[in-house]
Amino acid sequence: MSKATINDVARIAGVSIKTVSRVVNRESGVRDATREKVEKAIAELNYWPNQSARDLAASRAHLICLVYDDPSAYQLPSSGYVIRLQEGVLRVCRSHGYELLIHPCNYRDKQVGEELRVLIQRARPAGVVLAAPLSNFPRIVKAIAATGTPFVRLSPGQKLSGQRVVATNDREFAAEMTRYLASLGHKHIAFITGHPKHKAVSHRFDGYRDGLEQSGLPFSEQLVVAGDNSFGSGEAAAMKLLKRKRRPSAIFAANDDMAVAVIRVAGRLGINVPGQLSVAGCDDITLAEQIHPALTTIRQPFSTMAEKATLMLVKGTTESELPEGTTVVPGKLRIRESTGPAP
Amino acid sequence: MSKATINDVARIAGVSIKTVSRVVNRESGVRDATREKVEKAIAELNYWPNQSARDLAASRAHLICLVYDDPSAYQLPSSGYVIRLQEGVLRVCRSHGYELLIHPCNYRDKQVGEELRVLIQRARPAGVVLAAPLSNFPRIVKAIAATGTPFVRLSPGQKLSGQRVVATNDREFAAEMTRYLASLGHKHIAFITGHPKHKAVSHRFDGYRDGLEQSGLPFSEQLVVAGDNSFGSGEAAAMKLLKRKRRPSAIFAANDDMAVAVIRVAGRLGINVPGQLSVAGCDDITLAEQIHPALTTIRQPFSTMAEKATLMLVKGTTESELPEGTTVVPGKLRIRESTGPAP
DNA sequence: AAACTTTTTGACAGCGTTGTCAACAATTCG
DNA sequence: CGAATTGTTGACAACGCTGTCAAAAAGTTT
Repeated sequence: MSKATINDVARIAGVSIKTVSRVVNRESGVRDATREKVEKAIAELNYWPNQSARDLAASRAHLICLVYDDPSAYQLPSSGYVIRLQEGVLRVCRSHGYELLIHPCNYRDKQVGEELRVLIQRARPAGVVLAAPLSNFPRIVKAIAATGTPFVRLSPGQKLSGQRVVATNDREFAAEMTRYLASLGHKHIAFITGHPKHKAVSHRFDGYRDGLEQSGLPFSEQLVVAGDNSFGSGEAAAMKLLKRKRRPSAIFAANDDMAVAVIRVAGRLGINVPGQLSVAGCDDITLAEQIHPALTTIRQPFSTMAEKATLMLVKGTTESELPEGTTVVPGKLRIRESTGPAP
Repeated sequence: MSKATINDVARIAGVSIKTVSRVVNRESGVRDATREKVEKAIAELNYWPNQSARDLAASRAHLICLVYDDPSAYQLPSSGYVIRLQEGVLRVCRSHGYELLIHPCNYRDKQVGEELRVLIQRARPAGVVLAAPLSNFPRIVKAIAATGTPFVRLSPGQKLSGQRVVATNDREFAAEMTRYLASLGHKHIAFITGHPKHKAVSHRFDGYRDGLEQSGLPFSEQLVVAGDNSFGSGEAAAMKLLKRKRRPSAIFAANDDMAVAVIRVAGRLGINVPGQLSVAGCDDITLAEQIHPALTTIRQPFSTMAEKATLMLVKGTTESELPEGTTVVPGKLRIRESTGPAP
């Protein structure tokens, strides 16, 4: 285990510790010859700066904090979401010398604001990435904003001015999916809405309407059923839609959990997917590819979004200059087996 | 945002900073009256110690590092595993004032030893939790051991002396599952083995043999097919077993991915599960509960294992006194729909 | 009450780095 | 060539805390 300090390097290289510090931090104003001497000494001693010391001296930690809704708190099968977020943040952390501190929390807990305040005060991260649906709660956003630590919100429903946001184009891709279904010849495309608190998901409903209009299809209240993002609500909605005398030939659900539920219900009712019914979802959860028929959906760029957000928080990137505003990362249509020509 | 330092607290409380430090660190030898004064001042100023400073002064970081195989590197559907590990470590971190630093890595990468050395040198964590299957690779274990940082291995195949290990009772629970299947009247219980490099999984084969013996059933090479933990290998193994003239009435797979594959293949072949074939797995992945019929399996105590391991690394616990040895956390049989009486 | 022991407290020196600012060296200009 | 300018380097004081060790206070014993 290396115990070399900056002093050792300075001694070996025959320069002052400050010069070593400059080289390590890639500051300008060091003569090439000097830089080389120092780099040689660093390599020789296998020196690596002590993070605690630099953080103390610079009064900032080389840490990015990712805050998300704890999936284990509700047995959600959405761990894929968390993993993808972590991936994105990690990519940037790795390349910029930051570490990732993860903090799942439960938004139902009244203490969560306080909890985050304490977290930030303790860890003093360089920035916080706040994932949806947490990014929708004013209580939580305010708590973080109050600490003065830079933060970026992921897919919040409403954009507050003066804050940085990375979002996806929910409305546009929902329209795209709707147009795709229409292009298959479907005339009766039903929609299962998401949880009203989850704003990004509700934008998809607007997109659905856009898509209908763009395809010259009429909108009908009859074809819309409310869901709340859960598998159970998807089942209930599917029952409602599929037991009708004149059932829709396609069902577009605001998220994959509900879409999977629709496929399950269709199976129980003996309705063939995609032969008699096309089903589409949103998110591209892991399960989407594993079920049969594999679900047509929209891959959310979670990992890329997290990456962009982290770049905004990391020192020395062009992204970190952005004072505020929204960056949009587009979702991607994934056509699989659950959709087909209208019967 | 609080900017109070230990000096402020000391001034307000009318004591020295060292006494404040003692109170904050719960050291003994502080009079109750003094402690109260200090606590009052701390509350009043909303003081929280600066982690970088205490880590620097104490030359140890309040950080636990969780190192695991990067599921995204192979599109494994095993993100549930990672999430559960994180949960366990986080529980202990939260309660003991540590933070969790996650480090997924790819064991196929030759550089991984070096990568971990750098990570540890940079972050200087209080300890490292090394998850399976990484915990099986001597190259990786050695790299971590060389840094001198305390670490605990999770479910390694072989136990090295002088190291701390938290494992589950793979052999015992595999025997239990086998006995359970036997108790349902199955006489021909097939087994699909796991990846030979994944030692913990191979112990399950021994357990299978134990279980047969304990149930008075003969062991037959005919009933054993090799798999490698992947869904694909499970499909291949299932085909081999189910196309036989005299096919087994139960198939026990060394992991859930393969068990799910068996169910899928049975479905394609028109074999009813559990009516004509019972299928059991190991691990209790998220998917196990989501498929139909829901998979009978053994829930691995990943979260509890990670918790125990972390406790060994955290200062001030009885667990951290353990110099070496293995702690066993038992798995739990989850009987669902994929197993039933022998036809 | 003196002498000792034990408990509680504080002074002070680091921990390994960065920021500030002044000093020095090299380069350019009149 | 000296002066002015620009580029490079180093001395030193933080940063906020913990460890060491000695001093002070409190408790015990004779």
